[in-house]
Amino acid sequence: MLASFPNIQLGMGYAERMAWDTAATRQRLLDAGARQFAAHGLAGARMDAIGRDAGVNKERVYQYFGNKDGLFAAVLEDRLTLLLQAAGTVGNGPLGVGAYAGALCDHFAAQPDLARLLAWESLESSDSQEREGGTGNHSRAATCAAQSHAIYSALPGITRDDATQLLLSIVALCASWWTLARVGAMIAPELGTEARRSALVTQVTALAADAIARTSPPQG
Amino acid sequence: MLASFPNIQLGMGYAERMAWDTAATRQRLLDAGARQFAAHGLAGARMDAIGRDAGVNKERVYQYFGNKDGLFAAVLEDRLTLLLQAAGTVGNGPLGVGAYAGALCDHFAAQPDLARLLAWESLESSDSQEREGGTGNHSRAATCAAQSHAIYSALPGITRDDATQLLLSIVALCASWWTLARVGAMIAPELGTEARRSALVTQVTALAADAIARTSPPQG
DNA sequence: ACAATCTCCAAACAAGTATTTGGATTAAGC
DNA sequence: GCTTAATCCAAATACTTGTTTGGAGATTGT
Repeated sequence: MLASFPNIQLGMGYAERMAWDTAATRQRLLDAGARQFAAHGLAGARMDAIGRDAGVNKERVYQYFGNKDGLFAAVLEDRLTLLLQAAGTVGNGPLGVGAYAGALCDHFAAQPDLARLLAWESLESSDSQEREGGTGNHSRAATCAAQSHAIYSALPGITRDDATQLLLSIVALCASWWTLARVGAMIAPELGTEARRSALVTQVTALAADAIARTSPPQG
Repeated sequence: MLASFPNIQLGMGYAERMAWDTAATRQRLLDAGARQFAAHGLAGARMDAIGRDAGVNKERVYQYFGNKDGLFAAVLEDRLTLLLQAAGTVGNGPLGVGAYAGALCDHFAAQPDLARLLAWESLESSDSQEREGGTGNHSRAATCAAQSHAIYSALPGITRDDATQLLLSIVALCASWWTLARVGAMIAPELGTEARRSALVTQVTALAADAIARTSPPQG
């Protein structure tokens, strides 16, 4: 019967017409994971609920992502990559980077789940970091490293490592900006939200200029 | 043998000389709970670890606080009350309230555990809120209500409810201020931390002035 | 000194939860 | 068509973890 095929949909192409659409199942799990982890965090989310939310059996998580941590990392990478790409291309020079940060803020505001996800990760990763002793291997850092090419090419003379570090900082700043904006909105609508956004943009612009100056010091 | 009495200490008064010092045990649990909840959150903290951290059996939690949630609420109330009182007295008028917010920021910066605790609570309470349907009964709100008398008496003509709401806002603002300050410190030491602190002080001052104006509108 | 009460802990308990297994159904190769 | 491999689910498993129990030692009152 048809109820056995939750993945099947109308109007699909060749690959999608298969009764077993593994890509769709994987994506369902990523979406459900994003929702559940954003709502309850890594420790609070339940595999049971994730499976139900995705409309598939929870066992699928282990087939596709190994375990709970693996799904969490995959969700974070997926959503963060999407965000960084959705923020658009990075214009040349520090001003371009600043504008990029502003666009990121807007996307954070429009997509509260992602901000929550990063907030959970901030708390939980700094937790596991000291437990493992070594440098935390968050997928946030890995994703920023993978997506730093845009900033790298926007700032002539910058190191690739510095570009990654800058992107990581921008994400952290924008995430906490969103938190502050949300508090402000709770107190009074539009209470300095716009002003704070532009302040963040100028600050990131300065950061970008700083990164260039630090990497390629004025010779002579 | 003496090892059976973890609570015993030297140089104690009458009540403290008892072999069973229930007040000390209770405080040990509060301290351990503050550490563990700040590190791992409500869902991530383990009763086992809390007991070990406190140097007493985990069963004590149930005797003193009912259950895990009860301990969490008690910890939050204890620490937040301590913070609000440690920030000192509130000077008269909006300026006094602004200065009070500045002092709060300093205490947050000096005591990172409390900021983490509030961050966990923000995420986890907004989670349970929608699960229970009703208005979240966080102990944060209750504590602020209990401690709002200082602000209430500093702003002539303000409602008690408005004073509570203002204090709640100040705490939220200071907590997210601390997060932002920490990110800034990670990027570059003292990167605008001072400027951001004074910006928050002026903003809270404006909030306080607003609260007065809202409660007692200019007649005539 | 004796009984009643309180404080505490080690071990047991029960509920919850991540992970695995066995098998049913479907797709692909020959 | 038949075999082989892939996908999926329901139920079982293994383990974690919040909570309770039973009893030992300490205190208080008489």
